[in-house]
Amino acid sequence: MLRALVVDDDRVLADVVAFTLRREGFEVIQAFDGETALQRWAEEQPDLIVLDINLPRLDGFAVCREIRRQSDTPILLLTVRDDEDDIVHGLELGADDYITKPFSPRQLVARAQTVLRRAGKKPARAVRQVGQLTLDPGRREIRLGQGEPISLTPLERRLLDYLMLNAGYVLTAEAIIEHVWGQEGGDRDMLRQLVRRLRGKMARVEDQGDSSAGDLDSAVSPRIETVPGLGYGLVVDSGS
Amino acid sequence: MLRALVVDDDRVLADVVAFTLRREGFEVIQAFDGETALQRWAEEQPDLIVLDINLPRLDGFAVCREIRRQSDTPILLLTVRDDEDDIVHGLELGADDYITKPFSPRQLVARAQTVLRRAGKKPARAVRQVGQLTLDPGRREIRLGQGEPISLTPLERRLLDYLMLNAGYVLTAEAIIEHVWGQEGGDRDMLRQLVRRLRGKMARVEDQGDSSAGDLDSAVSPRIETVPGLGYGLVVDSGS
DNA sequence: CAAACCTGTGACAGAATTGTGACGAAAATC
DNA sequence: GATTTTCGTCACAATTCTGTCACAGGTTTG
Repeated sequence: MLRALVVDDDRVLADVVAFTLRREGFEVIQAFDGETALQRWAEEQPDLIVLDINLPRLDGFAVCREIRRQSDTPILLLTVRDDEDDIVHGLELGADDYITKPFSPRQLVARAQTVLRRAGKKPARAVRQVGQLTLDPGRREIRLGQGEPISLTPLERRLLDYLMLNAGYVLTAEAIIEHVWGQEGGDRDMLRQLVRRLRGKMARVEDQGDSSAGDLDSAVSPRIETVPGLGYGLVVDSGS
Repeated sequence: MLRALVVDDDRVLADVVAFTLRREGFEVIQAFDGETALQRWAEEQPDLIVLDINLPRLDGFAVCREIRRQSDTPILLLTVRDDEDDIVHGLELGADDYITKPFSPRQLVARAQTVLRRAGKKPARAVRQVGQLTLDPGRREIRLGQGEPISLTPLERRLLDYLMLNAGYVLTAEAIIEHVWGQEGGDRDMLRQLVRRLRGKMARVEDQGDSSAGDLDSAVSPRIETVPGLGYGLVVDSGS
């Protein structure tokens, strides 16, 4: 899992950023001033840094410079609109990109992914794999082994992503619902439908990918298991 | 060790570029005006030239033309976004690729490496090719195989350029919008229209280029695929 | 055993997304 | 200054996605 360090003295904004990134699968670490930021950066070695310019104790530029001196961790600057100087200065110091406040969560995510992709981390291509099942989030499709890929809808992708992330564990319906639909809007009926549809596609993927290699791995196809009264989990039953 | 000549009258920016390239292992030579640039180029015979357009004493175009007259050293142009003319003109004069300011250090490195890699193989400039589809940014037109070229508008060119650069990958609508329109001003409606228009021209190009050579490559024509809920991608489906 | 509950299934319709065509303002071109 | 090109906006059609409902089978509970 990719980890991000969010540095902003405005706690509300920092929380928004953190929430947005977490929803995208990041593990988020926070810092509210420059010195702490450097410290946490050294401790945690995150994959991405979202950095505000105006910071107490040590401003964003200094933080940026110091980090750049030691590593090339991708840095995404938070700046106010219309401050060309800040942007240019920041980029000169080695920041990878910037985003102007106010920004939408979508913009933030897009920037983060762009920066990471350029850095070679390729989160967009960070395929998840469980058994022979592969999920390509950047393309939103699954495939089994070398079989034909089958595309997923946004909700299906989120569900499978979450299940694959916790493969082998059973997740409660509530947890899944909140992860897929967000704070509100979730419903057990909806989850049942979603599981149903995803199962259908996984079965189809299985048919297509299974033909070749009847040797050892062919049977390793994960499936969504129901645990009555609790929720669902992704299991890989090897043969039997 | 590869040597690069960085030409920019903005010393701060020149230093940033130099610093970035040095970190990548280049030996960097600098020049701050056009005449000095030509002189140092003649003396040093660098492997790569990073060239700003606005220069005192002799502008970037003149420098580019002069260098091209004598050699095919890779030239990477520094331009401001939104100045299509500069880009087109520069590429027509023989520059290999361009990068728009402000750019991140990583972008610069990526472009530099691409240009160098290309230079090692063929003398071609910044033509992008996917399947049988060719985009010549210098002329702002596309063609399929040997068919009649069809010209693109600036926005269409940017979109196709971006898609071809990431051929085979699906790009999110946000990422595309940001790349085509910049930080603000993008809109899903606008993107839909742009895709539509580009698709139209690609279809036209297909009609024209398809007539000859019905052998093997005739069917290899990329098309813009839409992934609902995500975005678009350029795919080359080889027959079937 | 029956009732209550949970889960899987299928059909369906509303919502959301995307494709298409037309129009007109703004910009480029002549 | 007139004409053409470019591009954003709107309205609407087609497609895809997703929530709702009803019902069937199975399990637990009283």
